[in-house]
Amino acid sequence: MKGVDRKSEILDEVFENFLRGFKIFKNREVLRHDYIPDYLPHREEHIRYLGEIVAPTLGGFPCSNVFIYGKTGTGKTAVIKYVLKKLVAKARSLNSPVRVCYINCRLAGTEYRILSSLCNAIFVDVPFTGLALGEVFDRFRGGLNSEKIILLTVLDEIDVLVKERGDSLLYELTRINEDLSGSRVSIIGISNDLSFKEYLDPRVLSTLSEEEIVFKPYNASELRDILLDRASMAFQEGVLTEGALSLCAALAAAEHGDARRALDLLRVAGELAEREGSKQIVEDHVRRAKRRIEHDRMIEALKSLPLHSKFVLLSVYLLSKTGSNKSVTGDIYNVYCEVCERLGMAPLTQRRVSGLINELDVIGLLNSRVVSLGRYGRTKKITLSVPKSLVRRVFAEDERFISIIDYTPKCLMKP
DNA sequence: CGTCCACAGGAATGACGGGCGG
DNA sequence: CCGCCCGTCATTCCTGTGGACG
Repeated sequence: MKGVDRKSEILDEVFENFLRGFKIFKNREVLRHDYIPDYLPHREEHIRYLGEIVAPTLGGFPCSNVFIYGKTGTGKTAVIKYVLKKLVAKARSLNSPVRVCYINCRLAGTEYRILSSLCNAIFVDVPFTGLALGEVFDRFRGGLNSEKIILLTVLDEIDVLVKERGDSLLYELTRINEDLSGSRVSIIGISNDLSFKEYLDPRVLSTLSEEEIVFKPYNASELRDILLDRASMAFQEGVLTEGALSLCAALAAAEHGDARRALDLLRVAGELAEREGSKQIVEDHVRRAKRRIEHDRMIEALKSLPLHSKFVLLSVYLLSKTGSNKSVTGDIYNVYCEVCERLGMAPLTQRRVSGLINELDVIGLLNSRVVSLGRYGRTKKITLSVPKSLVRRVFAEDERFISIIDYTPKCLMKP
């Protein structure tokens, strides 16, 4: 009973602290990545250029097709959505026949869903599933021919679509204008991957990339401006310290100039500060936010691993725990086989486990490098690149592994 | 200086499951 | 709804190799 009392006291304290405590946030929403601000620092050029490209649609003319490239967090999606928002508002007031359709190809997933989104944009109903692709396409074309429409199609993460499904849909879309009387379709493609052009049919490529825009990563001072702008909306006056702001910008600039990362850092730092009742966000909050984000990412990566990859990682953990410094492929495979046996699973072959080790290396959960021990062969030295305690915690949470988490591998018993 | 260990890692092939066209 | 095809994961078989040992 005493324990219960103490627990409720703890919670009382937490709640009281929160209610009485100082509020860091004014509006947390503006730090989410799906928020589109009214002002995009250091993207004025791109906005202007895109605006000039799409402007003819307001007069009922088609516009050039555009390709936009840039790494994640360089503002591509934000700029496009911003321009579309303004365009739609303007078109409505002018009563011009512009329709826009923004589609994220990775989220849509299949050609069918992309096409059905296009149909919805011109108010053509199609069932969720069941129709042949060609049928949907015909209805789409029919809808376009029934009245005059200038359809501006934005295909975000278009590289994913092409890599997974090929460029046939793009091919059809680029040629659809030939079969239309009054209506026109223009396409804006957005890609994270510059090399993705190689996957495209040259005819599609030349039609699509009438205009090209490259979004460069933000540098630290540009990130600083972005953060400053958002922070003024997100936080109460005077909450964010100069040092914390600069550190956020510097950390994100070091990591490919990703504005999304920078905003995440700022948001988590703010949450940490608020939670502990601090009146300001200081550099230490940012550092802890960085650790926190990385920590969460690692746990997520660990949890989502396929079963046998978990076994392999667990084997490396068990070996490292014994203190013996001999984490080479052969030993790991032996321990792995023991683990499998104790859990009643059939082990994979050494060849496959070797492949899994490489995959874990690529993800960054393991470190591996080939070494030659001369007479004693050529192998791979493998170490954990995440803290042991973290591995232990994640595995201890999974009931399948509790019986094995403190196991001492047999093959190490011998001297 | 050649040998030979203990694997690395490529290629071919098989098992399985899921989506697609008819 | 069914067969077909394709991608993924895994196995089998294989050739390649840096350097301590004798």
